[in-house]
Amino acid sequence: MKDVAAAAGVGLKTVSRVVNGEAGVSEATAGRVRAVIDQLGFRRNDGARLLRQGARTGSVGLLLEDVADPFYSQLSRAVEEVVRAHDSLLLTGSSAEDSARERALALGFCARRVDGLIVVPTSADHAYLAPEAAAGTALVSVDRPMPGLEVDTVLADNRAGAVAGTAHLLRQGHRRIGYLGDAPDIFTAAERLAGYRQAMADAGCPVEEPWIAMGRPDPLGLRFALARMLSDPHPVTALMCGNNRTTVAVLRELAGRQERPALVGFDDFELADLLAVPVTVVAQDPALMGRTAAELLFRRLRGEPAAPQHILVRTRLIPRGSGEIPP
Amino acid sequence: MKDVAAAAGVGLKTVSRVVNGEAGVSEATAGRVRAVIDQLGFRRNDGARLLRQGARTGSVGLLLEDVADPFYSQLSRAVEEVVRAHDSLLLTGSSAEDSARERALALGFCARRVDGLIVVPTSADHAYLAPEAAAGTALVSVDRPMPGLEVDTVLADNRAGAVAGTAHLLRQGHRRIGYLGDAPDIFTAAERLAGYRQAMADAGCPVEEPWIAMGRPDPLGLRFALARMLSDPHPVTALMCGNNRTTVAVLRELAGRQERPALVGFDDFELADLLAVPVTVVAQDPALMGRTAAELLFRRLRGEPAAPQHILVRTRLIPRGSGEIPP
DNA sequence: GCCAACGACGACAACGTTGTCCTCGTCGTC
DNA sequence: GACGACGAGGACAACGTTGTCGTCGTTGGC
Repeated sequence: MKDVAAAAGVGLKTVSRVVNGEAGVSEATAGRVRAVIDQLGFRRNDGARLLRQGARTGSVGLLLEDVADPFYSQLSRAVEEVVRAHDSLLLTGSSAEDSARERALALGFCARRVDGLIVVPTSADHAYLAPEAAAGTALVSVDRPMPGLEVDTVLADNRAGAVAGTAHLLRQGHRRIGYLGDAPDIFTAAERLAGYRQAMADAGCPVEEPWIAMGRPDPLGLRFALARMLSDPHPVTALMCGNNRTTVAVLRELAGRQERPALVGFDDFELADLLAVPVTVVAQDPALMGRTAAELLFRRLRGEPAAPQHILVRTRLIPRGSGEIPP
Repeated sequence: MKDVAAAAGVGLKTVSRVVNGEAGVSEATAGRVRAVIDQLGFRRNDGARLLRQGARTGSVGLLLEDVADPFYSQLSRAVEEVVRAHDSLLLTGSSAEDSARERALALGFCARRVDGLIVVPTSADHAYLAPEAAAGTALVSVDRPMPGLEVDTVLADNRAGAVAGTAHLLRQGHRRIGYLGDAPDIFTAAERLAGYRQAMADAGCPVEEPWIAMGRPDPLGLRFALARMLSDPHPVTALMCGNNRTTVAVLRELAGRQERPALVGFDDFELADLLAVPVTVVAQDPALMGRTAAELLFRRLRGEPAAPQHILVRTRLIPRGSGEIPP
């Protein structure tokens, strides 16, 4: 900027005025300054600008498990749209379900003075974010609650969804229903498992522990779990899958086996309706969740709601075939 | 920081030293300062730090068409991993194929003084980035070249891939092959169409213009295009699809029709192998492309390669069934 | 012809850090 | 006991902006 001012033969403040389109500069001077700016390729340094103004930085951080997971990538896109509508920029980070990594990313974002943070929190304690919240950083938790901190939260009705999915299988006459879920320390995994148990209990259907397999959805683990559930002298006749990753991995394993149990998956996924046996799912609306979370964040930045909001997004059972196979 | 210094009864520089773990502070003083920092919830302002140091900001911008597209979300994730390995943060933006929007995002990122920019460029001229490049911002173009600027570029061998896919259908005996691609101003769409034409020409197979439909993959447009190609008195017997969005949309349309043409898709996609008729594809490796682009960017930041690099990532034909249907 | 009002512009401080350089006190050595 | 060396810590400027306020010249009104 100094160079521009010198080259145009004006003061620093005049360049600033031109750059920001402020009044008080004659058209002649402004034109001269603009010419020099173009020629020198000058760009305002927003870092310095924000430092001086002490205002919002116009940036928001998004922390989730994995951008490559379709559920999160849709959520991510919805967040981005809202952020863009508010003329803000988006910083993204994948925690890979590692709380240390999440923490490092979150603090890194905050050191950059993001206006707010939208987080899909790991199960670890998040009290370390209390100072940021106190400093005015808007925090929104999405998909899961944030342990150790009271913040705006957007959740799906995981339990009701799992109940609906399991009940659907029970209605087809299944009594021996397996449950394959994500690692049990993940909030949604625990909630959905609880929903499954509740539906089974409501139906007076005892659950045998070998029917339940919880853990990160890796092919080998799922192969063993399925072998155990399906090769048993009393095999399960239906499966409930805890999330889209698990459902897809299970479908892939089942393709290599003879058994064709009924199946309901939590989370909708692309092409679920075009498979040989279309997959019945309990659908979430990741875009709605992302949009809601982002809007909550900007409302919070406007200082609107006093107390932290808790929003529940409904799930929806979509029968497609795989859940309608009788035992 | 002033508050911390005052509360701890030390000078500003001492707080700075403690925060940055510099030597020259007694353990007693350091402990006192740390206690005050914890109590006040002080966090260093990286904006000011970077301003003072004039160094790199440790942040990278990623601009692509749509984070929710599985191709880009995988690419995105790979970029993120490399960025994280270099202790940098990632700003993400979706251009939605709108060059004005891309430009606004790019300039916004640059105003934040990102160290570099990884871009999936729209077809518009990108000369506006020349000043940024001159100012030392590393630029990498991925998936498509950047019109109007010579930068490091990572491309798939689109043409060879399309040739391979089309030739595969020709080998099955197809002569009347339709091509459904993205908007023709998109580099990859044009290249792949050229590959299709080339393979057809090489086989001495004349192409009739009604067999070709180029445009954003919207269901209605594709429905008409397919109706035209398949209901013709001389219908096409096979289809080549230009990208994953188109392939999926076409599969969905075909599910509502009687005809079962052979089909090869450009881009692999999840569950392609589990469909009723598994889909033969020309697979790209989006993660490799993202990783390569990001590594190129950091090499450039280290000042390594003199001239802009151009890297070609190979595609791979994966026969699965849908392409092996004879006419 | 004088003065007020106004428009155009610049000087300067401040935002929150850190690099440089300086001061001050203590300790060891001869 | 004097002196040098060294460790701890502080004062100050600077990074690139912008808000505040002041200056200067011109114009219009009476």
